[in-house]
Amino acid sequence: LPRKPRIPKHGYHHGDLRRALLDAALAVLVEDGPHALTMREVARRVGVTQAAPYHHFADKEAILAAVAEEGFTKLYESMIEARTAAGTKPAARLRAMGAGYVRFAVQHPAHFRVMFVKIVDMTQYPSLHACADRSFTALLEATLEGQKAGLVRKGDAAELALLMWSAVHGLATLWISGAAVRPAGPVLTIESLTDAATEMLVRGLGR
Amino acid sequence: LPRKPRIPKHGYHHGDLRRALLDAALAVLVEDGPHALTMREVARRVGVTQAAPYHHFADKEAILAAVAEEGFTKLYESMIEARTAAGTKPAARLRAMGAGYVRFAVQHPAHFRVMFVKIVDMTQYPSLHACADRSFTALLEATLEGQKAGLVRKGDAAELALLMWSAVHGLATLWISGAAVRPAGPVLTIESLTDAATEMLVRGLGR
DNA sequence: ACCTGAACACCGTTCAAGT
DNA sequence: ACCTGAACACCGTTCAAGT
Repeated sequence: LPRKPRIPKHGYHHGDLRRALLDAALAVLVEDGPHALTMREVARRVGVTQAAPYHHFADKEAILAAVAEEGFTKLYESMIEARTAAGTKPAARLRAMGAGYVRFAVQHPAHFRVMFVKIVDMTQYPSLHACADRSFTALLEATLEGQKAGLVRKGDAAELALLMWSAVHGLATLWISGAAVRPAGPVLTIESLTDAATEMLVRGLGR
Repeated sequence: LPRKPRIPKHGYHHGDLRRALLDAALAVLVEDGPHALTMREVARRVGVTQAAPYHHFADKEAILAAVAEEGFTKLYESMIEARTAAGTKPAARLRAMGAGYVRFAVQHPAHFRVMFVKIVDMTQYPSLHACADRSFTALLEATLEGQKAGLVRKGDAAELALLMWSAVHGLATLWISGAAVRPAGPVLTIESLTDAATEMLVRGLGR
């Protein structure tokens, strides 16, 4: 395969190479998949030498961690946005957050996969860990809100929130992996599955 | 790093190189993680040239698919074993299958990860697809059994089974990724979480 | 039929040198 | 301060040649 021509040499003097590298990395993931993400390809897309990225990221995993971090921020926003749109009823708010989680994964599968599969050890990246934590905390808040409203049963809120997280995370993961597509029977849509999953949660975690 | 000495040259004439390659691949995954799994390392462990594996597997993904296939068989066995041990009550059987799923993942995380993250497109490997399908079918059977017993509500059994799969899959995934380990609050164990998750399922999918 | 030896293109990473 | 050019060790894969 012929190598694509790139940006003219020495023509790259915008001030934010780091930003450009992150955008290019995500573009590779979206367009060509995770196996195509190499440091050299990212550098190529931006028009710099293969060594240049190492002035902004320690190694390949570090750039993945940075992409993942932006993904967690978007995931958080997706959940909060859904909650806001859901109004004031606790059950609707709880269900909306779960739906927001699944919606983010389905709309941004490449981003979602980086967040949960490509990072070996999240504790190595404190700011990534903090971003992921913020999303979980949002689920925790929703659970506490549900408990206060008498919607969700008593018990360790962290455990209940983790059950909610598990259910929507599992659905999102199976769906975007294609494993959830059943050949026989009526066609399942992610929308109806999300509805059913959040309903199951409210019933299953209820008093 | 010095290269480890290997089996003496030309000393490898057992009849099943394919089997040896699969065992070595799993050993690498368990001992050193997915990033360490290379064709050359697998060949090195078995004591053959780097080209030898290509007489038994088309490419690197094919060997991963074969390892994943064996994993799905073990997953299936773990669920069936748990169901058998649970006796005859539908609720107990349903919960046991979910617990068997999580138990397999927790006891064999390397195997579990190959099954669900390393395979790009499962439809490329029909026998792998069939093995994965068998596990899902087992969950489907449990759901149908639950419906017959009046335990599980009416509705598309495939959808309900997928919700069950999602919940246990999400829990297993989050747990082995380490994301589920919360710093604050009481310590969560996978056993208590599995109990809570399967209880939530029975309640949430109940009539 | 199955394996070796050598090769090719590619990648992650480093580092002295340039501006 | 930031990037280049060149290098090193490594990997996936192929293929003619050996037994």
